Amino acid sequence: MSAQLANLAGQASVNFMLLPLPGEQLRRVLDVGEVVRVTSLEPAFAAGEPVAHVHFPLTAIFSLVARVDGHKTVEVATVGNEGLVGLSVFLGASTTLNEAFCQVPGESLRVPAADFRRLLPETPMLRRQLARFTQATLIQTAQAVACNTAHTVSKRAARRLLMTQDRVGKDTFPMTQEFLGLMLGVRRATVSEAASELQSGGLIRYSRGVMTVVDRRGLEEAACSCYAVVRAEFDELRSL
Amino acid sequence: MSAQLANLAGQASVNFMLLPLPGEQLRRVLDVGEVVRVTSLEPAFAAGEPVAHVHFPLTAIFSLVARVDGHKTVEVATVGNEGLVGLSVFLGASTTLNEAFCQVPGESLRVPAADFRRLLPETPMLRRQLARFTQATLIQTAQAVACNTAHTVSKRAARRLLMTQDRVGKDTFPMTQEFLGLMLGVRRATVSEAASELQSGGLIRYSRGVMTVVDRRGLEEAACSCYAVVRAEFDELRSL
DNA sequence: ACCGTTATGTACGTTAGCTGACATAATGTT
DNA sequence: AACATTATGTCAGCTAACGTACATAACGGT
Repeated sequence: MSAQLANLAGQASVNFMLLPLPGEQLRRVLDVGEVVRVTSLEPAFAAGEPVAHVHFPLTAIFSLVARVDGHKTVEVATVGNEGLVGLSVFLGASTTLNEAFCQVPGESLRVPAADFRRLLPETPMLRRQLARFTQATLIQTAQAVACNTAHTVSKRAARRLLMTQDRVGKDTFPMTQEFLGLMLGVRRATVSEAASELQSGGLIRYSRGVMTVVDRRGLEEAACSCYAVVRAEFDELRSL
Repeated sequence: MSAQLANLAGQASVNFMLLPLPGEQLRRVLDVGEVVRVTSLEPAFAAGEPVAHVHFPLTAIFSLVARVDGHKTVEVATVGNEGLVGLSVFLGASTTLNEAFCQVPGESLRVPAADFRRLLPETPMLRRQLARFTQATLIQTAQAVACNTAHTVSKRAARRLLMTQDRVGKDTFPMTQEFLGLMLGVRRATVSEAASELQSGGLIRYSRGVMTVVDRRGLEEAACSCYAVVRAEFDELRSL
């Protein structure tokens, strides 16, 4: 396993969609995939365009955003090594209305969409995993509908930071207020107020695009309940 | 086709997930399904509980809502005869975090979850259709995230009315301000202001739970662009 | 004809987040 | 050392929607 998914630096890394695959099925995926390094804000695909590749993130983290009225963006899902970027290909569509881009740079197993489509009929276990991931994504997105409608920016910001921390696995990671604003669908100035509130409460520390979670427990309390709901669903997914 | 799906009143009605099935596969679905009449606000299933049945709506319309903080609700998807209520069963989960209940009473083909699971491996065309519907639902929900974050209640109300009208196929249908408030995640009083604005503009007419779309074109202009985006996706789904 | 129930209208004070604008501070570049 | 660039802080005025509360109106049953 670790050998097959060794990343560019030679470190073992894992994607949970591929983890339970029998060796034969895993080999088929790896045969057509390529481990690539994705850089910050690099798009995986653009809205409306045919999807050229799907991504199984290894250390990279992607954001799926919806854009309204041409400019305003809101994140609809975050995808790390627990899932796949490009579900629409799995679901039989050739295009997608969401944009996906890299939130935290890192490595990702990139598979051409055509190869991926060809490979699906031969990999039942992968289909099963992806179906469960689709369900988790639906729940994540559904919760975001309610969360964005009901909760304050401060609570949502706390939740969003926890989501990223879960996926990077470290307490320090790249995050600017500008980016957080794009994710939450609010102005950067509003993020500034929410963030400095969290900072003065001793929950986080940040400077020029580097975010550190200081008091994880406290941040969980500052976040809305949506965090725990979605987290539970993804914990279950990872444990399958 | 019309014979197999004749509803309780003997009228032909159709569910687009079943429409393209070859006779053999359709028969298997109908063998285990039962056409039932669902009444207003009747739940298809509750959050967190095992899903006992899935529904292929015929003339009924269902709402999927997310609940936060125990009371506040927001709609995450509307499902009429273009889809299935109970996607989580299709996706391999036994429970769901969303609640689903009947928005517009009517008839629905109800299939026990266990039978549905058993039937899936034998009905590839149904799986294909449901995968496409899953994609459309993801897009609908993703758009709702952005819409609820970015748009005014008035525009969202207009959009929501159009969505229901599309599914009932008539310009008059049941809709109270209370219900609309639950869907939009806002107070009833806020809906009252938005609705009377739309009414005085000559776009709709309503009284005691009966809504009539008077100026369809005008209502489309009053709605946010999210309507057209989601509508296009579902038009494509129906035409497959 | 009456009355309880349900649907809708409205109003006042409050607040979160917006628009728009500008200020400060840290970093990299030359 | 000077400067451009990028990240962050802040402020004054505005608006949509909120919480709360109460009023009106239409319908259904007895």
